[in-house]
Amino acid sequence: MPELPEIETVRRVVGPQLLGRTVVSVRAADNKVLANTTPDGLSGMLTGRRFASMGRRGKALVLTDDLGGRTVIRFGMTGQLYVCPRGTEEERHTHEVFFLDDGTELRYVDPRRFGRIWHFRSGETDTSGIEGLGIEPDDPALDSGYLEARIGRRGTTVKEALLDQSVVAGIGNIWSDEILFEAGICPLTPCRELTGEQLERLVHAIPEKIAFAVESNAVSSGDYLAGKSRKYYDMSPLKVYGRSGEACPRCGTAIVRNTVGGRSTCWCPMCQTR
DNA sequence: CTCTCCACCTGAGTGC
DNA sequence: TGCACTCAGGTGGAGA
Repeated sequence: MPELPEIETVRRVVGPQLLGRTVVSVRAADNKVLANTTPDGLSGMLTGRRFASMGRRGKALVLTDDLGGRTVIRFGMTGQLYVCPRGTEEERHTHEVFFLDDGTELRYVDPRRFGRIWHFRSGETDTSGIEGLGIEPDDPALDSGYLEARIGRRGTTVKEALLDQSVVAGIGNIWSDEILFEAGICPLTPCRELTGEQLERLVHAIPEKIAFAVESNAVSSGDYLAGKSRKYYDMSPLKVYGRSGEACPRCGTAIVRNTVGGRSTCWCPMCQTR
C-alpha cells in the first residue's frame, strides 16, 4: 500500500536505527515473499553482514551491506518494515526477522504478501525490483518537455500516466488524485489532449505534493513505524482522495468518485477540467 | 503496442 | 453474532 512518501519515511526513520548494525541471525519464511532467493540463501547472505546504507528508488527500499550486497524491498499494498526490541510480541504475517547485534530486530510484515524482497550479491548487475522506473518526482529533469515526450501521444488517461512507474517513479493512487486536484486537471483527460499549460502545472504539482506528503506523513506515522498500527495515512492532509460526497475545499462542489484505469479515483468536477 | 481484466492475498467495514 | 459481500494505498501477466 505504501506510496513514495511512506517508503521515504521508513527510510528516514528505520535507516538510522539500522545503519552500523550487524545481523546476528535471520529467520526467513518460505512463502513467496522472497523473489530471487530462499530462506537459507537470504540467511547465508546477510548473517554477519553490517548494514551500510539505506536508499530509496520509487517505492522500493535498497539496503546495502558492508560487502556491497543489496537487499531490495518492495512493499506491495501492506508491507511494513520496522525495528523493535527483541522479544516484542510478534504480529501475524511477520515473514522475515533479522536479529541485530544491539538486541533489536528488523521485521518485515506483510498480510497480503504482495510485497517482494530480492537479494543480490556484490557485483551482481541484476536490477530486478527497480528496473524500468522513471525519474524521481524531485528530479530536475521533470519538465514539460519530459512529460510531453513520455506521455504526450498516449490516448490513455492522465490518471493512468501518473500511476505508470516508468514515467515518474513513486506516485500511487492517493497522491495521483491529490496531484491532479492541485493541478486542476480532470483525471479522465487523455494524455494527448493535455495542453502545454496543464503539463506545466503537473510539473509543479508532482514534486510539490510529494514533498508535502513526505513532510505530513513523517509526523503522523509513528505508530506505524513502530509496528503498532496498520494505518499508513493521516487522511487530514488529503483534499480529494477518499472524500467523495464532501465539499471541494476550493469551490464547495461535491467531490465525485469513479473508477479510472481500474483504480478508485476522486476529483472535483468543477475545479478539475479537461 | 495498447488496453482491459484479473490474479495475487488478507483484513476491515457494511448491511442483512 | 454470523455471514456474504465489497473494497483496499501495487504490480504484472493473459488475452482481446
